[in-house]
Amino acid sequence: MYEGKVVVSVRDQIARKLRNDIIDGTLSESEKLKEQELAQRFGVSRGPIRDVLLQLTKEGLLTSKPNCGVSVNTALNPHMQTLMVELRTEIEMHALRSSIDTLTDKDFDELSGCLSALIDAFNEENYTLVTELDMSFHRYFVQKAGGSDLVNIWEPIVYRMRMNYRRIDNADDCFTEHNRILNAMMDRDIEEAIAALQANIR
Amino acid sequence: MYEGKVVVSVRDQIARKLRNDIIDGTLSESEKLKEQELAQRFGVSRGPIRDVLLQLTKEGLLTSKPNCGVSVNTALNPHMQTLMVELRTEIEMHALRSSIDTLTDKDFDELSGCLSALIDAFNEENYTLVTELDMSFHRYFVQKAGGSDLVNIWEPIVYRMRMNYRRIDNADDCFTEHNRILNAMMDRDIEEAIAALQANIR
DNA sequence: CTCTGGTATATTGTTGACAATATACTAAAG
DNA sequence: CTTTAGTATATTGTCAACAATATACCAGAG
Repeated sequence: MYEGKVVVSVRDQIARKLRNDIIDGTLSESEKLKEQELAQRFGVSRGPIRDVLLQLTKEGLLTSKPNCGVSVNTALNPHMQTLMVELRTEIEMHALRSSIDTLTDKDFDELSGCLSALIDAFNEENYTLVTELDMSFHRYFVQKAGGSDLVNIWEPIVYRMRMNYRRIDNADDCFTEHNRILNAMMDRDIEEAIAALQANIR
Repeated sequence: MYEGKVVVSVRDQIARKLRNDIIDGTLSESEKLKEQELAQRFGVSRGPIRDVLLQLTKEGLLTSKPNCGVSVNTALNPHMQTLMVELRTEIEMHALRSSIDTLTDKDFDELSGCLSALIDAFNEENYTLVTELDMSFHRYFVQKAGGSDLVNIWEPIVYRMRMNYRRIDNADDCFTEHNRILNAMMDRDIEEAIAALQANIR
């Protein structure tokens, strides 16, 4: 069973929920978020809510106007989306290259477990979770290669990309693509891994 | 006279000061920052300070351990620094390409004003300000091309790079390099502009 | 009817007190 | 002497009240 982090702070849980609401469209574009409202909804005071909103603003999911509050950011224009794909690909290619020889069996177990959790989420039609696990898979080797330094750069790019295509079209494709990446990693075949990666990121 | 933003919130001023302290080495590597201490120093309560610390953490200048506070992040290893240079170059090249034909005389005035402020800062040996103005110059056309979406991705990369080389070696070089970029922009010569940019980012 | 000015309301920004957690120190047991 | 348990302190996390600011509404002048 894939667990992710073992303990999560209240702040992280709220941040995660809001991220998902934004990415899956529960919160519509340009919608204004009121601190009081969110505080009541999550049963905490405005303090932690403010922290979360600031965080998501830095991630690009929200935009903030001083003294006016925050609202859901609009999707990227096609031009910008293309750039984000390029940047993300460059980061992950780098991460693959610099980590592929250091990955252990334990790493492969983690990644493999992540993918089976992804299938389960598909079968339960829990597409929000699918999106999260998709990111977890990629984040794993980004973290492995560049630590939190690299993850900090990578995450906002991916969150921002995710706002654009909110629907997952095909369950099989998603799993097959990721499995191809994982297999190439286990074979230590960097060329194939990168090819698989480029087929997956779009 | 180059002004930058006309009004800045208390939070932004504190953030700016702390960023500079980190980048110029006033705050040494791995140094722990205590909220109470900073609150007293800046004459505000802990609330705004927490906001700033969270912000700088997202920017990669600080690292945070839950319930343990934040400390100054360590400089990037050479491998990662190379990647950051690549990413930054890719972003700014894109920004140049997509903005070069839309720049107006007003934009050139801004950029030019930014550079003369940079010289002044050099002559006053205010290297912290030099660093800020250097970033302002680049940020201007990044903003122009990709708006805050792109700036949000670009900024953490540059802040993180800046932690590595804290000293400015040569005043003339810095000005000459930027002036070459600006002149190429005014000539709408994209090839030359990119060449100048690549000579500047390193 | 449109525009301006002012007032009422709602929302964010800030503060100091309190709670929960981690760190540093001390003393006792092995 | 080293290790461990317990306690005291320091620091972060949370909260609710207050201040400052922006928004929405309404009335009156032109």
